[in-house]
Amino acid sequence: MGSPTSYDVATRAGVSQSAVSRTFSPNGKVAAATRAKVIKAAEELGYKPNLLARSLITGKTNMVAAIVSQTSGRFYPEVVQMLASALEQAGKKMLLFYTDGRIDRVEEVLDEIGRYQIDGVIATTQFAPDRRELIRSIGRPLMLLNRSDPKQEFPSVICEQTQGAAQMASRLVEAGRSRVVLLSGPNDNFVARHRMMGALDGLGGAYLDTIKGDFSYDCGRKFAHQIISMKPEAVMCMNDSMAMGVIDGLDQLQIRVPEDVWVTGFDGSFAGALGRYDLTTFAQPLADMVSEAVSQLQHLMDNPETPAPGAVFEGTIRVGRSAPL
Amino acid sequence: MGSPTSYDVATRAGVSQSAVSRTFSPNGKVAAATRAKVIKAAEELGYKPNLLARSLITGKTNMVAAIVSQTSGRFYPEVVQMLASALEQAGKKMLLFYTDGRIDRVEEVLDEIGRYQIDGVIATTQFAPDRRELIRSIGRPLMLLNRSDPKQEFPSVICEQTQGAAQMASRLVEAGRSRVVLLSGPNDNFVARHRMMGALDGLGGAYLDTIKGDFSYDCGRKFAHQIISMKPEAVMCMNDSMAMGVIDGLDQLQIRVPEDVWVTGFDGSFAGALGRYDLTTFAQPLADMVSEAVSQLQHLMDNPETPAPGAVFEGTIRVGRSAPL
DNA sequence: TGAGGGATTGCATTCGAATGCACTCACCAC
DNA sequence: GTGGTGAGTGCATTCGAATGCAATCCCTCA
Repeated sequence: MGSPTSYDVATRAGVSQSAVSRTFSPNGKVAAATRAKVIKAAEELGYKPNLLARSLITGKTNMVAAIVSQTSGRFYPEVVQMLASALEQAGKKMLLFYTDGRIDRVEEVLDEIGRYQIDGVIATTQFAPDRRELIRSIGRPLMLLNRSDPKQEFPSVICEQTQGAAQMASRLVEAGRSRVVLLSGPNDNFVARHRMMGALDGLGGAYLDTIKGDFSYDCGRKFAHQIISMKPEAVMCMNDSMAMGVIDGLDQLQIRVPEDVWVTGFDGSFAGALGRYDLTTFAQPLADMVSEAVSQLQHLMDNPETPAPGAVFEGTIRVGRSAPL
Repeated sequence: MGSPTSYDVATRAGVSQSAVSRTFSPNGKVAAATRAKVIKAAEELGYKPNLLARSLITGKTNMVAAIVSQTSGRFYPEVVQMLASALEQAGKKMLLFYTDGRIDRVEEVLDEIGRYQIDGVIATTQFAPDRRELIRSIGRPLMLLNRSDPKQEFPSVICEQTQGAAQMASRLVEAGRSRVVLLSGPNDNFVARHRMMGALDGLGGAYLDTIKGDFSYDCGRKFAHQIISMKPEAVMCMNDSMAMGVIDGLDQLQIRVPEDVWVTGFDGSFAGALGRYDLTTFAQPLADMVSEAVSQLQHLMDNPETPAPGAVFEGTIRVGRSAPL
C-alpha cells in the first residue's frame, strides 16, 4: 500500500534493517557485497528513505527557510531566485515565506520554523527588537541578508551603501547637478535610512527637498509631479523601483530623462537595467552576497558554536542613460 | 537541552502524554480542565509540537512543493509570489524548486518530493512523457499550472490562449496592420505553440515572417534589427519579455513604438505594464488561476480518490500604448 | 442502590530510520 | 593453537507524537 520501508528492503535482501539504514547513510559502514544486495532490493521495490523519519533522529531536516519581506518591487524576486539556486547547490531545500511587510507575520513564520525543525534561516526581514528573544529561542542559526543587526547579535551579509550613496551624490554635484530632490524609502527601513544618510552627506546639506517614498514603483510615479514642481536638475531615488516610477511619471508630464532632468536609482536590479530605463544606479553584488550568506549559514549549521563573521560587500555605481555622470 | 517534548509537558501538567497530544491535535477529545492544565504547562516550558514526528504518523506534512521552470523572465516571479500567498492562506508551507529549464532537474526534484513526504505538488514545468510514470509513482496529487497535459492525465489550470492570440492577430489586421512579424517562443514549449497556432490562425496565413525566439528579453532585443529589416507594421511577440526586448532594441535603432511600428506582448505581466513599455498584451487572470490551482490541489489532498477537474480561464486583451488597437 | 451510558483518560503500540552495543567471523602474528 | 584485531552485522532502543483499545469516572434514570 504505502511506500516500501527499510524493513521491506531488509527482508527482500535477506539482511537486517540496520544494514539497509547503513547503506543509505553517508557514514554507514557496510560490506560491498551487502550494500550491493541492499541496493538491488531497494531498486526492485522502489524504496526511498523517508527523510522525516531520519530527521526525527538526526535532528536535521536539510531544509532552510528563506524569509522575504516584500512581494512587490523588482528587487526581491531576484534575491529569491539567487537564494534558490545557491541553496540548491548547497544541497538544501528551500522553504519560502513572505512576510509582506507585516511584522506579526514574522512571528508566525518563526514559530512555524521551530515546529518544522528547520535547520537554518536566511532573512531579509526586519524584526522589532523584542523579537530578538523569539529568534534566539527557535535555536537555529540565522543569517541576515541585506539587513544588518544594530546590536550585532546576528550575523549579516550586507552591502555598504552609505558611502555608495554619498559617492553618487557627490558625483552628481561634480557633474554640475546640484539642484537635487531626494526620494527616500520608508523611515523604519534600515537600508533606506543608511542610503539617505549617505546621500545627504554627499550633497553636503545642499539640496532642494526630500520626499518620503515607500520604495514602490507607484509612489515614484505619483510623486513625479511634485518633484518636477521644484525644478530639480536631478532626482536621487533610494531604490530602482521608485526611480522607474519617477521616470514614467515624468514621461507622462512630457519631461524627458536625462535631457530635462537626471534620475538615479539604487539597487542595480535587473529591471532597472532594461533599455527603456537604463538607470544610473548603485549596483550591489547580489549574487555574491547571497552565496556568501548561504555559505556562512551552512558553516553555522555544521558548527553551531563558532560564530559567523558576516560580511560587508562593496557596490559600484553603474552609469546608465538616466543620469550620464 | 533540546526542546521540550510532549512527555515533559505531560509530567509538568500531571497528565499522560496522550492528553498532551490530544490537546494539540485538531480532533483530540480532552476535558476543558485538562486542556487548560496542559496548555499552561506547555506555555511555561515553551513547548511546540514537533511536526515531523506528527507527520511520521499521520503521513501528512502540510507542505506543498512548487516547481517552477524559469528563473529568468518577468512572468514566473509573479507566479511564485501569488503561489506563496495562496498557499499561506491555505495553511500550507511552500517548498520552492526551480528547474531552470533542465529536464533532468525535474526528475531530481520529484525524487526529493517523494523522500520528504510532501503532500502535494504544483508544477509550472513541462516534463517528458516518460516522466509520467515517475510522477505517478510519488503518489502525491499534482496540479499543473499554466501547462496542460496532452494526455489529460493530470489536472491542469490554464488560460485559453489560442483564441486569445487569434483575436489579437485579427484585431491587428482590422486596425490595418497586416504586415506582421511574429516572434515565437521555444518550439518545445506547449504554451508557445498554442499561442503561435492562434496567431497564425488569426492572421489567416498572411504575415511577413516568423522568428524563433526563446521567451527572453535579450532575444527580443537581439532580433530587433532583423525584424525591422522586413518593414513590418506590427510585431507580435509571444510573451511580454520579448516584446519589451523588441521595444528596447527598436529604440536603439531610432525606431519608435507605436509611431513607426506596433508591438504586442503576451502574458499581462506586471513589468510589461510599466509606463515606459505599456504593452498591448494578452492578460491572463493569473491570481485567479493560482488560487484555483491551490484550491483544487487542496481538495485533491483531502480526497485523493476524486479527480480534480482542472480549469480553463479566459484572458483579455489589454490595450496599451505599444499597439493602440 | 445499581445498572447503563457517555465522556475522559492512560497504556501500549506505531510510524520509519538511526545508532550504541555486543557479537561473529576471518585473518594475522606470535 | 591462542590471542588480538577489526570489519560487518544484528538486536534493541530511540527520536516525538498519534491513536486503538481498555479502563475509569461521573451522571442519570429506573
